[in-house]
Amino acid sequence: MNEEIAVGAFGALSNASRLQVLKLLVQAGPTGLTAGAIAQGLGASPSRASFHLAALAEAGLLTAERVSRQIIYRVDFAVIGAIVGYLLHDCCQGQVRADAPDNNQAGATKPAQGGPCC
Amino acid sequence: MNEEIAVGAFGALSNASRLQVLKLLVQAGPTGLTAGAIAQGLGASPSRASFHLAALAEAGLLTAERVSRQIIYRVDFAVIGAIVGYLLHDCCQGQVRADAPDNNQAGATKPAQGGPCC
DNA sequence: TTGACATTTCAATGATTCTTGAAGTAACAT
DNA sequence: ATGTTACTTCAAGAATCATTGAAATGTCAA
Repeated sequence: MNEEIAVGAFGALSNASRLQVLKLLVQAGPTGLTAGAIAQGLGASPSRASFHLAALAEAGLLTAERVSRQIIYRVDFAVIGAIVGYLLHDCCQGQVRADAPDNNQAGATKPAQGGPCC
Repeated sequence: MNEEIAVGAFGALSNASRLQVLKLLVQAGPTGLTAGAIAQGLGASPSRASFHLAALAEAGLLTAERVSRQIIYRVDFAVIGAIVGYLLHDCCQGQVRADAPDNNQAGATKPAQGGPCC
């Protein structure tokens, strides 16, 4: 993970439709979802969905697998973990701890030289 | 933290200059940095630095404090923690673990129903 | 081979974003 | 008041991104 890749990934995530695609694919789990199913779940035209899927795949966040006529997309959790790791450690030098679930209204700052982050 | 705020934050992070501003401010720690020092560290014109600082502050990633003639910017670690928490838990349902430091080339995926994330 | 289906690519348009330099605002010192 | 310093805002042009619908590609079934 380097800066260029991180910038691309953040760009891919900076769009509500694409964030929704990500959520749909996370919910779908390892089975993944076809492009058509994603377009439907998104309420978008096939070409618009394809555009957003291409942006996410280009950023490395998604994998695509052709199965017969359909193309199945899946989240690449490893890449997301790497991006979060980059933000936490390369950018913020470990001075940030990710909010716990259901505590997302205020972040828990770490006192600079605290214990392990994760 | 909601989707709209997260989209804005990712947009703010999707630019190499702004990522560099973030790194400079993390290095500076709680003391923060003046707009002029940031422009210098960035090798950018004052107006360009101001533009990027405004984008980061608009996204909530930075705080600004006027001290006499200068404006001191600081990272808001809490907001960054909230964004990471949103990505990890709201988007990815806890199925992702942030990469550890120095392990940023391949993400550590969690087997879906594994232990606590952080 | 013809037709149907699933998806992507292309072209055109409109909307944002980036960048630059000039002008404007705020705070202070003399 | 005047000048200086520190920043921001504005305006204009270039570049990038988003959206739409039409055309193209790849796959399968009859």
